Amino acid sequence: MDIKTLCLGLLCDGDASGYDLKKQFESTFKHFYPAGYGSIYPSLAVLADQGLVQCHAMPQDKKPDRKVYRITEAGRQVFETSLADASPEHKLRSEYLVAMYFADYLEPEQLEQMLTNWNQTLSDGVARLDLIEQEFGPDVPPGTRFVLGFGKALATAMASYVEENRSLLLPATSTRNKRVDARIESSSTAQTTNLENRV
Amino acid sequence: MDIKTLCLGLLCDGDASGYDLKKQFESTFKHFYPAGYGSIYPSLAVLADQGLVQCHAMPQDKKPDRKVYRITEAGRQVFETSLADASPEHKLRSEYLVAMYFADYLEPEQLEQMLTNWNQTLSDGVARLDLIEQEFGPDVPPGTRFVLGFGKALATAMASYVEENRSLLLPATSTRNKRVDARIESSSTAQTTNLENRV
DNA sequence: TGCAGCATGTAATTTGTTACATGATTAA
DNA sequence: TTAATCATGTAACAAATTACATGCTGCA
Repeated sequence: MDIKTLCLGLLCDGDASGYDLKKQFESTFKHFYPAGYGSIYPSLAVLADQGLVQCHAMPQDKKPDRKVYRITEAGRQVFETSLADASPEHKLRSEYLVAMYFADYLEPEQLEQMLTNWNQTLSDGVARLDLIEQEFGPDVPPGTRFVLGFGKALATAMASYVEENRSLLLPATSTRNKRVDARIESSSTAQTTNLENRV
Repeated sequence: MDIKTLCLGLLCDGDASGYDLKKQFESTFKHFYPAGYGSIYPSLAVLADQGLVQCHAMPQDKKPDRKVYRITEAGRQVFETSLADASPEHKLRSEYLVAMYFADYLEPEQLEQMLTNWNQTLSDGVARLDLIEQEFGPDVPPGTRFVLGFGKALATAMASYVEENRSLLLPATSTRNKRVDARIESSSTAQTTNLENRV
Protein backbone atom coordinates (compact mmCIF):
# COMPACT_ATOMS: atom_id res chain seq x y z
CA MET A 1 0.00 0.00 0.00
CA ASP A 2 1.25 3.44 -0.84
CA ILE A 3 0.15 7.06 -0.77
CA LYS A 4 -1.65 6.61 -4.08
CA THR A 5 -3.92 3.98 -2.58
CA LEU A 6 -4.50 6.10 0.50
CA CYS A 7 -5.51 9.07 -1.65
CA LEU A 8 -7.88 6.81 -3.50
CA GLY A 9 -9.37 5.68 -0.23
CA LEU A 10 -9.89 9.18 1.03
CA LEU A 11 -11.50 10.13 -2.25
CA CYS A 12 -13.96 7.25 -1.78
CA ASP A 13 -15.38 9.36 1.03
CA GLY A 14 -15.87 12.37 -1.17
CA ASP A 15 -14.26 14.81 -3.58
CA ALA A 16 -11.21 16.66 -2.40
CA SER A 17 -8.23 18.67 -3.57
CA GLY A 18 -4.62 17.85 -2.84
CA TYR A 19 -4.69 20.53 -0.23
CA ASP A 20 -7.69 18.98 1.46
CA LEU A 21 -6.08 15.56 1.48
CA LYS A 22 -2.96 16.97 3.04
CA LYS A 23 -5.03 18.16 5.97
CA GLN A 24 -6.31 14.64 6.54
CA PHE A 25 -2.84 13.21 6.33
CA GLU A 26 -1.72 15.72 8.92
CA SER A 27 -4.56 15.15 11.33
CA THR A 28 -6.31 11.79 11.54
CA PHE A 29 -3.55 9.94 9.70
CA LYS A 30 -0.56 11.64 11.19
CA HIS A 31 0.27 8.97 13.75
CA PHE A 32 0.14 6.00 11.41
CA TYR A 33 0.44 7.18 7.81
CA PRO A 34 1.58 10.78 7.34
CA ALA A 35 2.21 12.30 3.91
CA GLY A 36 3.24 15.65 2.49
CA TYR A 37 2.55 17.56 -0.71
CA GLY A 38 5.60 15.98 -2.28
CA SER A 39 3.83 12.62 -2.23
CA ILE A 40 0.23 13.71 -2.59
CA TYR A 41 0.34 15.88 -5.71
CA PRO A 42 2.31 13.39 -7.79
CA SER A 43 0.00 10.62 -6.59
CA LEU A 44 -3.07 12.49 -7.75
CA ALA A 45 -1.48 13.15 -11.12
CA VAL A 46 -0.75 9.47 -11.59
CA LEU A 47 -4.22 8.41 -10.46
CA ALA A 48 -5.76 10.85 -12.93
CA ASP A 49 -3.51 9.45 -15.67
CA GLN A 50 -4.72 5.96 -14.89
CA GLY A 51 -8.33 7.05 -14.96
CA LEU A 52 -8.90 6.14 -11.34
CA VAL A 53 -9.86 9.69 -10.50
CA GLN A 54 -11.15 12.66 -12.45
CA CYS A 55 -9.92 16.17 -12.02
CA HIS A 56 -12.18 19.20 -12.04
CA ALA A 57 -10.44 22.54 -12.07
CA MET A 58 -12.29 25.30 -10.28
CA PRO A 59 -11.05 28.77 -11.18
CA GLN A 60 -10.38 31.13 -8.33
CA ASP A 61 -9.49 34.80 -8.15
CA LYS A 62 -5.77 35.40 -7.72
CA LYS A 63 -5.10 31.85 -6.62
CA PRO A 64 -4.13 28.79 -8.58
CA ASP A 65 -7.12 26.81 -9.80
CA ARG A 66 -8.49 24.62 -7.09
CA LYS A 67 -8.29 21.12 -8.52
CA VAL A 68 -10.93 18.91 -7.07
CA TYR A 69 -10.58 15.19 -7.59
CA ARG A 70 -13.40 12.70 -7.78
CA ILE A 71 -12.99 8.94 -7.73
CA THR A 72 -14.24 6.92 -10.70
CA GLU A 73 -15.94 3.53 -10.63
CA ALA A 74 -12.65 1.95 -11.70
CA GLY A 75 -10.87 3.77 -8.90
CA ARG A 76 -13.32 2.57 -6.33
CA GLN A 77 -12.85 -0.99 -7.43
CA VAL A 78 -9.09 -0.75 -7.43
CA PHE A 79 -9.18 0.64 -3.93
CA GLU A 80 -11.47 -2.01 -2.54
CA THR A 81 -9.38 -4.72 -4.09
CA SER A 82 -6.10 -3.44 -2.72
CA LEU A 83 -7.66 -2.94 0.69
CA ALA A 84 -8.78 -6.56 0.81
CA ASP A 85 -5.78 -8.10 -0.91
CA ALA A 86 -3.01 -6.62 1.14
CA SER A 87 -1.49 -8.60 3.96
CA PRO A 88 -1.16 -5.49 6.05
CA GLU A 89 2.14 -4.37 7.49
CA HIS A 90 2.65 -2.62 10.77
CA LYS A 91 6.04 -1.02 11.10
CA LEU A 92 7.71 0.92 13.82
CA ARG A 93 10.98 2.77 13.41
CA SER A 94 12.17 4.34 16.62
CA GLU A 95 15.32 6.31 17.21
CA TYR A 96 14.28 6.66 20.81
CA LEU A 97 14.61 2.93 21.26
CA VAL A 98 17.97 3.02 19.53
CA ALA A 99 19.08 5.65 22.02
CA MET A 100 17.77 3.57 24.92
CA TYR A 101 19.55 0.50 23.63
CA PHE A 102 22.78 2.44 23.61
CA ALA A 103 21.94 4.36 26.78
CA ASP A 104 25.30 3.71 28.39
CA TYR A 105 27.01 5.68 25.64
CA LEU A 106 25.06 8.76 26.71
CA GLU A 107 25.83 11.12 29.54
CA PRO A 108 23.24 10.63 32.30
CA GLU A 109 21.96 14.18 31.79
CA GLN A 110 21.53 13.58 28.08
CA LEU A 111 19.62 10.42 28.81
CA GLU A 112 17.39 12.22 31.31
CA GLN A 113 16.81 14.97 28.81
CA MET A 114 15.86 12.50 26.13
CA LEU A 115 13.45 10.62 28.35
CA THR A 116 11.78 13.86 29.41
CA ASN A 117 11.57 14.86 25.81
CA TRP A 118 10.02 11.58 24.78
CA ASN A 119 7.45 11.80 27.50
CA GLN A 120 6.55 15.30 26.43
CA THR A 121 6.21 14.25 22.80
CA LEU A 122 3.94 11.41 23.83
CA SER A 123 1.60 13.53 25.90
CA ASP A 124 1.52 16.18 23.18
CA GLY A 125 0.49 13.42 20.85
CA VAL A 126 -2.37 12.36 23.06
CA ALA A 127 -3.52 15.96 23.42
CA ARG A 128 -3.41 16.38 19.64
CA LEU A 129 -5.54 13.29 19.10
CA ASP A 130 -8.03 14.46 21.71
CA LEU A 131 -8.35 17.76 19.93
CA ILE A 132 -9.01 16.11 16.60
CA GLU A 133 -11.66 13.94 18.16
CA GLN A 134 -13.34 16.99 19.65
CA GLU A 135 -13.38 18.76 16.33
CA PHE A 136 -15.53 15.98 14.94
CA GLY A 137 -18.20 16.79 17.46
CA PRO A 138 -20.55 14.12 18.78
CA ASP A 139 -20.56 11.89 15.70
CA VAL A 140 -17.06 10.56 15.16
CA PRO A 141 -17.15 7.90 12.44
CA PRO A 142 -16.23 4.43 13.76
CA GLY A 143 -13.03 4.06 11.72
CA THR A 144 -11.84 7.45 12.85
CA ARG A 145 -12.68 6.73 16.44
CA PHE A 146 -10.83 3.45 16.22
CA VAL A 147 -7.62 4.90 14.84
CA LEU A 148 -7.63 7.93 17.13
CA GLY A 149 -8.27 5.74 20.15
CA PHE A 150 -5.52 3.42 19.02
CA GLY A 151 -3.07 6.28 18.87
CA LYS A 152 -3.97 7.43 22.32
CA ALA A 153 -3.84 3.94 23.79
CA LEU A 154 -0.42 3.33 22.27
CA ALA A 155 1.04 6.63 23.36
CA THR A 156 -0.26 6.06 26.87
CA ALA A 157 1.16 2.56 27.01
CA MET A 158 4.53 3.82 25.82
CA ALA A 159 4.60 6.59 28.38
CA SER A 160 3.80 4.13 31.16
CA TYR A 161 6.43 1.71 30.03
CA VAL A 162 9.08 4.40 29.84
CA GLU A 163 8.19 5.71 33.28
CA GLU A 164 8.22 2.28 34.85
CA ASN A 165 11.47 1.19 33.26
CA ARG A 166 13.67 4.24 33.05
CA SER A 167 15.47 3.04 36.17
CA LEU A 168 16.76 0.11 34.12
CA LEU A 169 18.91 2.49 32.14
CA LEU A 170 20.28 4.68 34.88
CA PRO A 171 22.28 2.32 37.17
CA ALA A 172 26.01 2.91 37.50
CA THR A 173 27.13 -0.63 36.68
CA SER A 174 27.04 -1.42 33.00
CA THR A 175 26.78 -4.96 31.73
CA ARG A 176 27.69 -3.97 28.19
CA ASN A 177 31.07 -5.68 28.25
CA LYS A 178 29.55 -9.02 29.10
CA ARG A 179 27.31 -8.85 26.08
CA VAL A 180 30.22 -7.99 23.87
CA ASP A 181 32.20 -11.02 24.91
CA ALA A 182 29.23 -13.24 24.41
CA ARG A 183 28.78 -12.11 20.83
CA ILE A 184 32.40 -12.36 19.88
CA GLU A 185 32.69 -15.88 21.18
CA SER A 186 29.54 -17.16 19.58
CA SER A 187 30.53 -15.87 16.18
CA SER A 188 34.10 -17.21 16.20
CA THR A 189 33.75 -19.99 13.75
CA ALA A 190 36.57 -18.64 11.64
CA GLN A 191 39.71 -20.64 11.20
CA THR A 192 42.02 -17.94 12.40
CA THR A 193 41.53 -15.70 15.38
CA ASN A 194 44.19 -13.33 14.17
CA LEU A 195 42.50 -10.07 13.35
CA GLU A 196 45.62 -8.42 12.13
CA ASN A 197 45.99 -9.86 8.63
CA ARG A 198 45.13 -7.63 5.73
CA VAL A 199 44.28 -4.45 7.57
CA MET B 1 19.93 8.37 12.00
CA ASP B 2 20.42 5.67 9.42
CA ILE B 3 21.65 2.11 9.10
CA LYS B 4 25.24 3.34 8.90
CA THR B 5 24.97 4.88 12.35
CA LEU B 6 23.32 1.77 13.69
CA CYS B 7 26.13 -0.40 12.37
CA LEU B 8 28.61 1.92 13.97
CA GLY B 9 26.78 1.61 17.27
CA LEU B 10 26.73 -2.16 17.16
CA LEU B 11 30.42 -2.19 16.35
CA CYS B 12 31.03 -0.10 19.48
CA ASP B 13 30.10 -3.26 21.37
CA GLY B 14 32.62 -5.40 19.56
CA ASP B 15 33.95 -6.54 16.22
CA ALA B 16 31.51 -8.14 13.85
CA SER B 17 30.95 -9.10 10.24
CA GLY B 18 28.05 -7.94 8.11
CA TYR B 19 26.52 -11.33 8.64
CA ASP B 20 26.78 -10.98 12.40
CA LEU B 21 25.17 -7.56 12.31
CA LYS B 22 22.30 -8.87 10.24
CA LYS B 23 21.50 -11.30 13.01
CA GLN B 24 21.21 -8.45 15.50
CA PHE B 25 19.02 -6.48 13.15
CA GLU B 26 16.78 -9.51 12.79
CA SER B 27 16.52 -10.28 16.49
CA THR B 28 16.81 -7.52 19.08
CA PHE B 29 16.26 -4.72 16.57
CA LYS B 30 13.60 -6.29 14.46
CA HIS B 31 10.65 -4.55 16.07
CA PHE B 32 12.02 -1.05 15.92
CA TYR B 33 14.84 -0.85 13.37
CA PRO B 34 15.16 -3.82 11.04
CA ALA B 35 17.70 -3.96 8.22
CA GLY B 36 18.75 -6.41 5.53
CA TYR B 37 21.99 -7.22 3.73
CA GLY B 38 21.12 -4.71 1.08
CA SER B 39 21.55 -1.91 3.61
CA ILE B 40 24.19 -3.41 5.85
CA TYR B 41 26.92 -4.35 3.37
CA PRO B 42 26.90 -1.01 1.57
CA SER B 43 26.89 0.77 4.94
CA LEU B 44 29.97 -1.08 6.08
CA ALA B 45 31.75 -0.29 2.83
CA VAL B 46 31.03 3.41 3.24
CA LEU B 47 32.07 3.43 6.89
CA ALA B 48 35.34 1.75 5.95
CA ASP B 49 35.84 4.33 3.23
CA GLN B 50 35.36 7.10 5.74
CA GLY B 51 37.81 5.53 8.16
CA LEU B 52 35.19 5.02 10.82
CA VAL B 53 35.74 1.28 10.83
CA GLN B 54 38.56 -1.01 9.81
CA CYS B 55 38.08 -4.21 7.90
CA HIS B 56 39.99 -7.40 8.61
CA ALA B 57 39.51 -10.18 6.11
CA MET B 58 39.75 -13.67 7.56
CA PRO B 59 40.30 -16.37 4.94
CA GLN B 60 38.09 -19.41 5.13
CA ASP B 61 37.98 -22.72 3.32
CA LYS B 62 35.49 -22.79 0.46
CA LYS B 63 33.64 -19.75 1.72
CA PRO B 64 34.06 -16.08 0.97
CA ASP B 65 36.50 -14.33 3.30
CA ARG B 66 34.85 -13.44 6.53
CA LYS B 67 35.22 -9.68 6.83
CA VAL B 68 35.33 -8.58 10.40
CA TYR B 69 34.85 -4.90 11.10
CA ARG B 70 36.31 -3.01 14.04
CA ILE B 71 35.36 0.50 15.00
CA THR B 72 38.05 3.19 15.06
CA GLU B 73 38.44 6.01 17.56
CA ALA B 74 37.00 8.40 14.96
CA GLY B 75 34.06 6.05 14.45
CA ARG B 76 33.35 5.87 18.15
CA GLN B 77 33.29 9.63 18.39
CA VAL B 78 31.05 10.03 15.39
CA PHE B 79 28.64 7.52 16.85
CA GLU B 80 28.49 9.11 20.27
CA THR B 81 27.96 12.50 18.73
CA SER B 82 25.13 11.42 16.48
CA LEU B 83 23.52 9.52 19.33
CA ALA B 84 23.47 12.62 21.51
CA ASP B 85 22.72 15.16 18.77
CA ALA B 86 19.73 13.55 17.19
CA SER B 87 16.29 14.71 18.20
CA PRO B 88 14.98 11.18 17.99
CA GLU B 89 12.08 10.23 15.80
CA HIS B 90 9.53 7.60 16.54
CA LYS B 91 7.50 6.59 13.52
CA LEU B 92 4.72 4.18 13.01
CA ARG B 93 3.38 3.15 9.62
CA SER B 94 0.44 0.82 9.85
CA GLU B 95 -1.58 -0.65 7.05
CA TYR B 96 -3.70 -2.38 9.66
CA LEU B 97 -4.88 0.98 10.88
CA VAL B 98 -5.56 2.06 7.33
CA ALA B 99 -7.71 -1.02 6.89
CA MET B 100 -9.54 -0.30 10.14
CA TYR B 101 -10.13 3.28 9.12
CA PHE B 102 -11.75 2.03 5.94
CA ALA B 103 -13.36 -0.95 7.62
CA ASP B 104 -16.75 -0.33 6.08
CA TYR B 105 -15.33 -0.92 2.62
CA LEU B 106 -14.45 -4.46 3.66
CA GLU B 107 -16.70 -7.47 3.76
CA PRO B 108 -17.36 -8.39 7.40
CA GLU B 109 -15.58 -11.73 6.94
CA GLN B 110 -12.55 -10.00 5.51
CA LEU B 111 -12.50 -7.65 8.45
CA GLU B 112 -12.78 -10.54 10.90
CA GLN B 113 -10.02 -12.34 9.09
CA MET B 114 -7.78 -9.32 9.24
CA LEU B 115 -8.38 -8.73 12.93
CA THR B 116 -7.63 -12.35 13.71
CA ASN B 117 -4.53 -12.12 11.63
CA TRP B 118 -3.35 -9.01 13.38
CA ASN B 119 -3.87 -10.57 16.76
CA GLN B 120 -1.92 -13.60 15.72
CA THR B 121 0.94 -11.46 14.43
CA LEU B 122 1.02 -9.57 17.69
CA SER B 123 1.18 -12.63 19.89
CA ASP B 124 3.79 -14.19 17.62
CA GLY B 125 5.77 -11.02 18.12
CA VAL B 126 5.59 -11.27 21.88
CA ALA B 127 6.63 -14.92 21.75
CA ARG B 128 9.57 -14.01 19.55
CA LEU B 129 10.75 -11.36 21.96
CA ASP B 130 10.42 -13.74 24.88
CA LEU B 131 12.56 -16.25 23.09
CA ILE B 132 15.26 -13.71 22.39
CA GLU B 133 15.27 -12.70 26.02
CA GLN B 134 15.65 -16.29 27.10
CA GLU B 135 18.56 -16.82 24.77
CA PHE B 136 20.48 -14.16 26.62
CA GLY B 137 20.25 -16.22 29.79
CA PRO B 138 20.19 -14.59 33.21
CA ASP B 139 22.20 -11.48 32.32
CA VAL B 140 20.28 -9.48 29.77
CA PRO B 141 22.00 -6.10 29.30
CA PRO B 142 19.84 -3.18 30.43
CA GLY B 143 19.42 -1.59 27.00
CA THR B 144 18.41 -4.92 25.53
CA ARG B 145 16.00 -5.61 28.34
CA PHE B 146 14.49 -2.18 27.87
CA VAL B 147 13.86 -2.51 24.15
CA LEU B 148 12.61 -6.09 24.36
CA GLY B 149 10.28 -5.17 27.19
CA PHE B 150 9.10 -2.18 25.24
CA GLY B 151 8.24 -4.35 22.28
CA LYS B 152 6.28 -6.74 24.43
CA ALA B 153 4.45 -3.98 26.27
CA LEU B 154 3.46 -2.32 23.01
CA ALA B 155 2.30 -5.49 21.33
CA THR B 156 0.28 -6.38 24.40
CA ALA B 157 -1.30 -2.93 24.54
CA MET B 158 -2.19 -3.12 20.86
CA ALA B 159 -3.75 -6.54 21.23
CA SER B 160 -5.85 -5.34 24.16
CA TYR B 161 -6.99 -2.27 22.31
CA VAL B 162 -7.97 -4.24 19.26
CA GLU B 163 -9.87 -6.78 21.31
CA GLU B 164 -11.70 -4.12 23.27
CA ASN B 165 -12.63 -2.01 20.28
CA ARG B 166 -13.26 -4.40 17.43
CA SER B 167 -16.96 -4.03 18.08
CA LEU B 168 -16.64 -0.40 16.98
CA LEU B 169 -16.01 -1.58 13.45
CA LEU B 170 -18.58 -4.32 13.10
CA PRO B 171 -21.98 -2.62 13.55
CA ALA B 172 -24.37 -2.70 10.65
CA THR B 173 -25.07 1.02 10.52
CA SER B 174 -22.32 2.96 8.88
CA THR B 175 -21.78 6.64 9.61
CA ARG B 176 -19.45 7.09 6.66
CA ASN B 177 -21.86 9.17 4.65
CA LYS B 178 -22.21 11.72 7.40
CA ARG B 179 -18.50 12.27 7.46
CA VAL B 180 -18.39 12.67 3.72
CA ASP B 181 -20.96 15.42 3.70
CA ALA B 182 -19.20 17.18 6.52
CA ARG B 183 -15.93 17.33 4.62
CA ILE B 184 -17.40 18.45 1.35
CA GLU B 185 -19.22 21.30 2.97
CA SER B 186 -16.33 22.51 5.04
CA SER B 187 -14.01 22.62 2.07
CA SER B 188 -16.31 24.52 -0.25
CA THR B 189 -14.60 27.85 -0.27
CA ALA B 190 -14.41 27.84 -4.03
CA GLN B 191 -16.34 30.40 -6.04
CA THR B 192 -18.18 27.89 -8.10
CA THR B 193 -19.77 24.71 -6.92
CA ASN B 194 -20.04 23.42 -10.43
CA LEU B 195 -17.81 20.41 -10.67
CA GLU B 196 -18.51 19.87 -14.31
CA ASN B 197 -16.24 22.36 -16.00
CA ARG B 198 -13.07 21.01 -17.51
CA VAL B 199 -13.64 17.34 -16.91
C1' DT C 1 5.41 44.25 8.82
C1' DG C 2 5.15 39.64 9.22
C1' DC C 3 3.07 35.36 9.59
C1' DA C 4 -0.45 31.85 8.74
C1' DG C 5 -3.42 30.05 5.48
C1' DC C 6 -4.73 29.11 0.77
C1' DA C 7 -3.07 26.61 -3.44
C1' DT C 8 -0.24 24.50 -6.83
C1' DG C 9 3.57 21.92 -8.26
C1' DT C 10 8.77 20.06 -9.64
C1' DA C 11 13.34 18.11 -9.00
C1' DA C 12 17.04 16.45 -6.53
C1' DT C 13 18.27 13.61 -3.08
C1' DT C 14 18.05 10.22 0.30
C1' DT C 15 17.02 5.73 1.78
C1' DG C 16 15.89 1.45 1.76
C1' DT C 17 13.96 -2.86 -0.50
C1' DT C 18 14.04 -6.60 -3.70
C1' DA C 19 15.94 -9.40 -6.77
C1' DC C 20 19.91 -11.25 -8.53
C1' DA C 21 24.44 -13.90 -8.37
C1' DT C 22 27.41 -17.63 -6.14
C1' DG C 23 28.45 -21.65 -3.57
C1' DA C 24 29.99 -24.90 0.37
C1' DT C 25 28.40 -27.49 4.69
C1' DT C 26 25.46 -29.86 7.73
C1' DA C 27 21.56 -31.74 9.89
C1' DA C 28 16.80 -33.65 9.27
C1' DT D 1 17.14 -34.42 -0.97
C1' DT D 2 15.97 -30.41 0.79
C1' DA D 3 16.23 -26.80 3.76
C1' DA D 4 18.98 -23.92 6.77
C1' DT D 5 23.30 -21.73 7.94
C1' DC D 6 27.31 -19.63 6.53
C1' DA D 7 29.11 -15.61 3.67
C1' DT D 8 29.68 -12.03 0.42
C1' DG D 9 28.06 -8.55 -2.47
C1' DT D 10 25.63 -5.51 -6.65
C1' DA D 11 22.10 -3.24 -9.31
C1' DA D 12 17.69 -1.92 -10.35
C1' DC D 13 13.85 -0.14 -8.44
C1' DA D 14 10.48 2.02 -5.41
C1' DA D 15 9.14 5.44 -2.31
C1' DA D 16 9.09 9.22 0.17
C1' DT D 17 11.40 13.52 1.97
C1' DT D 18 13.31 18.03 1.32
C1' DA D 19 14.12 21.98 -0.82
C1' DC D 20 12.83 24.95 -4.21
C1' DA D 21 9.56 28.05 -6.80
C1' DT D 22 5.34 31.20 -6.93
C1' DG D 23 1.90 34.40 -5.22
C1' DC D 24 -2.50 36.34 -3.04
C1' DT D 25 -5.39 37.35 1.33
C1' DG D 26 -6.36 38.58 5.87
C1' DC D 27 -5.26 39.18 10.46
C1' DA D 28 -2.45 40.96 14.44
